[in-house]
Amino acid sequence: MKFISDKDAWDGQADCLSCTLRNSVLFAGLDESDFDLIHQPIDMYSLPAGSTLYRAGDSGDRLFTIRSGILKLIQYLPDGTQRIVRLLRTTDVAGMEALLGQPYQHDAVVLHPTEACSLPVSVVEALAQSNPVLHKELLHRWQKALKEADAWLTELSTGSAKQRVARLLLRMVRDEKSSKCSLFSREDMGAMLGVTTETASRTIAEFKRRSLLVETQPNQFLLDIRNLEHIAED
Amino acid sequence: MKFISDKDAWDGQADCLSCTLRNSVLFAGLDESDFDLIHQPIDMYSLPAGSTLYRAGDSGDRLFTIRSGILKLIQYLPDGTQRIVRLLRTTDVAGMEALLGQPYQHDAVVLHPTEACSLPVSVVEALAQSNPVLHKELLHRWQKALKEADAWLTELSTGSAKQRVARLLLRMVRDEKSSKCSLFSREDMGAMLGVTTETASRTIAEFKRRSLLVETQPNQFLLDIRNLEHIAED
DNA sequence: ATCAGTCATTGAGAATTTTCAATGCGCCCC
DNA sequence: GGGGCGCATTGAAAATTCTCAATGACTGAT
Repeated sequence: MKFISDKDAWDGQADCLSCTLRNSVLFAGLDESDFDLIHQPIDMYSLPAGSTLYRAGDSGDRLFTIRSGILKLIQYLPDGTQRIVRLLRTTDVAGMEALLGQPYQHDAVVLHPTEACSLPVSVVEALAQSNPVLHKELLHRWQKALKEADAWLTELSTGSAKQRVARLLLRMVRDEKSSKCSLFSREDMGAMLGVTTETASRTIAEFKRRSLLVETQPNQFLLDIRNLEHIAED
Repeated sequence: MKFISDKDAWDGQADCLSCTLRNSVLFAGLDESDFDLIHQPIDMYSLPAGSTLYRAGDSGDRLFTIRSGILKLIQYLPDGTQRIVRLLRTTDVAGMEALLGQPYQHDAVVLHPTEACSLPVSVVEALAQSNPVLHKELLHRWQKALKEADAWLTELSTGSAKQRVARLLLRMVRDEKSSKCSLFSREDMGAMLGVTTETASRTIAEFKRRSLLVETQPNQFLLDIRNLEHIAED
């Protein structure tokens, strides 16, 4: 298991002003003068699949902006079962609870290779105080996370396994130009949908046989959106 | 279906300064001078079980502080299935999305008779701008809702029906002095747990037979916490 | 008091999902 | 090239849950 403290994950200091995501990221509302308030370096990391950004219970002193890739947020039940409660992707912010002085609520584990920027809490606090736009942006981020959590309940934890898998697949390609996507391990899919690994596997296998999924390259799939929607809804 | 616009629901204007919940409510951080900024009346409502506070999609111009009672937040799937995604109780805030100019995300329906105060968005915005404590409090509220949503995923939508019911029951009496609680309709329990009404009913009935639940008065139950915990975990 | 309506409970068979076990496939390492 | 992994897939029986239907208990209205 790799942690971001590993030397090899570190990818240099970020230059927020010239960030390619400048307009969509948490700091979107800031202007040049605001950046003068950043008195601590903002580090960038490149994280390979399987590495852990932070763990539940860790006392958090920074948040993370996801530049690319996909992360899973995991929670555990007392008996050890794990449940994936959300996915984070480009422009999402991880670990916002740190802003409130709370320990991280989840394990954050990399699914697809990820680039992330680490924002010290003190930096975000300083900026938020001087810049109401950032403050509002934080509210929006929280609201977005909450909306997502609600959607996971209604869409991904309700109905038959087939419906849930179909909805997860559709969710993967929403806002994408093409219907191409790469899937997660069956174990992860199960943990997202509240079903066993085998059920996830059987369902995906069946979808393949029915040509609802076509594997163009290893782990690259094309979705038959129309028919998947049909399964998802009824 | 009663709406809060009904005359009979209105319960007078709130006097926030002398509110009995003054210290635990959204406005906890305000002091007397802040209240001068309130240029619109804050109304109080008494809502009977079954009434609707707001509906998903309504354009919201106010939030609500729950003084007592219990509300459910409902979301619908395209096929009409409904899922309860959260419960709100004393000191919780409903409809925070209105602050961001978004329509309400859920139907908010009263389960146990409820007293609520209606806070116009403009009032909260004005106060939040002048008072950083309130602003921080808003962040905390959002975080709390998110934590709750995650818990519903891991605790109430994972595992067997017996486990889920047990966890819901335990959740009802957490932070209570006694293990006494009143239950919801089986239909609502099913919608919270992602199981059918019948399964909810069978499970509760079985728990009663096993004396994990004792009905002291009509719809008043005592829980055998120890043994319910055993079921919940394993 | 009766009746209709609502909700909880129960039954029984069907369908789905889990469980446990086995097999197959691709990949990396030596 | 031949093991080992790790993961996906599949099988088959067991367990759970759903579905559909019926029955009971209670309440409020007439």
